[in-house]
Amino acid sequence: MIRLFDTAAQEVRELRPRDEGRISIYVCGPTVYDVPHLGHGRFTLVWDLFRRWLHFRGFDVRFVSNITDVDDKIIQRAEREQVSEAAVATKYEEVWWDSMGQLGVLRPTVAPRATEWIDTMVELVSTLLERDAAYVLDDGVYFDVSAAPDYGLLALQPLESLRAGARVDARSDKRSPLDFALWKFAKPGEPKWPTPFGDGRPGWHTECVVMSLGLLGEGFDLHCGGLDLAFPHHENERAQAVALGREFARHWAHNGFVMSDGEKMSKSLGNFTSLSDLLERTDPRAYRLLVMRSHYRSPLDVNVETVADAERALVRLDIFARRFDLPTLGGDEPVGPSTSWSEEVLTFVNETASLLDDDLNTPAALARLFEAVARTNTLADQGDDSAPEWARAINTLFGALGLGLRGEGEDLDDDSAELVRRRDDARGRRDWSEADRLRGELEQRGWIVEDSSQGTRIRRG
RNA sequence: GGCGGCGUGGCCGAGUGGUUAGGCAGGGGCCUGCAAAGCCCCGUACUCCGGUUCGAAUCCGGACGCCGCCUCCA
Repeated sequence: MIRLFDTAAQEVRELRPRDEGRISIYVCGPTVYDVPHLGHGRFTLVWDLFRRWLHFRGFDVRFVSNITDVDDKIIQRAEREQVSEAAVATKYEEVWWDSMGQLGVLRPTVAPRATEWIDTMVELVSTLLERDAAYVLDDGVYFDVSAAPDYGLLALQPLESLRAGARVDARSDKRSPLDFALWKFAKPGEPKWPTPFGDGRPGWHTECVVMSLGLLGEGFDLHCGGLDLAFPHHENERAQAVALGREFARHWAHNGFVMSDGEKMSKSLGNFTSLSDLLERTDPRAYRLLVMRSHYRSPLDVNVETVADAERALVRLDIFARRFDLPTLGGDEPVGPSTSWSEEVLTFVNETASLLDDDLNTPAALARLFEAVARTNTLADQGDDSAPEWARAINTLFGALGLGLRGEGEDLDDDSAELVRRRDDARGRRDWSEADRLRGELEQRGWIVEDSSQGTRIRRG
């Protein structure tokens, strides 16, 4: 049984799939107007972890995540750079997938672009107009939030206080300050699609409704995103579905923010670090490990110290993988459960799994895994035959979470290999000063030298 | 102003009414020709003030501090 905090219910609830054994997930993807920042990295890692975990637990997961390729910010950027909107969108979508690849985030089952769904959006707006759930003003079509009786479900506060807090809008002719644009009429030079109610482009909240319902069907299982999307974005998506009498997401889940010096990292605050900057100077797996070390709903401080901390922990895991010659798992292929574990190992796997089943408690699961690493090293030191099986189980769980441990040795050049050979030779003769001198030479070349029962082993420092 | 969340050892970060979280860093030890790696031990933490309780870091109330949402935002 998988349990997950549901934003609408404000409690951890069992995830009850619409269809037995299958889980459909929609995650709001990026607007491709700029490079992704650490916050994008976190939400994609969090939901990738969850997706992989569901797969490991035997679910058939259909995972849809969109690309918003038509938006005010794309238009602004295109104007500023004197290029087409499509050029901006294409460029940053490429950057996006490149970063996702480096992070080891699985490709969505389907990754729809908003511009591919314009017709369906136009139909939706037309229907809302017919039902009087929407109305036309001179700059666009607006949704009337009173058409969604339980509007405010995800805002987690009374409608009245939302109205009171709503920004004073230039459009005082909206029926309610909470009403939002479904369709924006094009100004000269802006991208536009023809419709009966006026040429223009969709509002942001409309695309996700039609794409989620279109690709996952009514009553799909889970809608995810960053916490800042809960209101108004997800609220507004839901309102449209409700007004149409269509069943929307059964569960809502939101991840916490990435913080920078105690403040939310965001484009508008200008305090963001781009994902590429991090990936250039760090093993991408360190970010995944860092994300796993805090609960997905908590704020996460990503800075040089916390990243370095994660990198050091990762070194230890890689050394462990090398000791047991473990294969690297969890790349493009999600990991499934193994069937042949001893009772003892199976108990450990099940206990760790139950922590992940319960609201994706990755920090607690990691604690169990690190304990098991120490235990397995001890078993191996004692020459216990069960150590390799433990090591494989640990590797499988890390792989299931998309963290591939690297057990394979690094490529070493011929000269270094020769130094290793000569050092083993010297050690065989108990010529310690020569052995130490050769170790020094290897260290000069940036290797960390370790002795093992198989002789000299070296790894990159 | 309205609403919500958080405050854990040097740092990060789970958890729970009574029993070791874990990682990183630091100290000591074992092992090792010396190192490295590994293993073991250690600091005995829970913002403050009251209250409930045999017992609270964990429940309740208050104070202080921090953060978020209410506005584009992952």
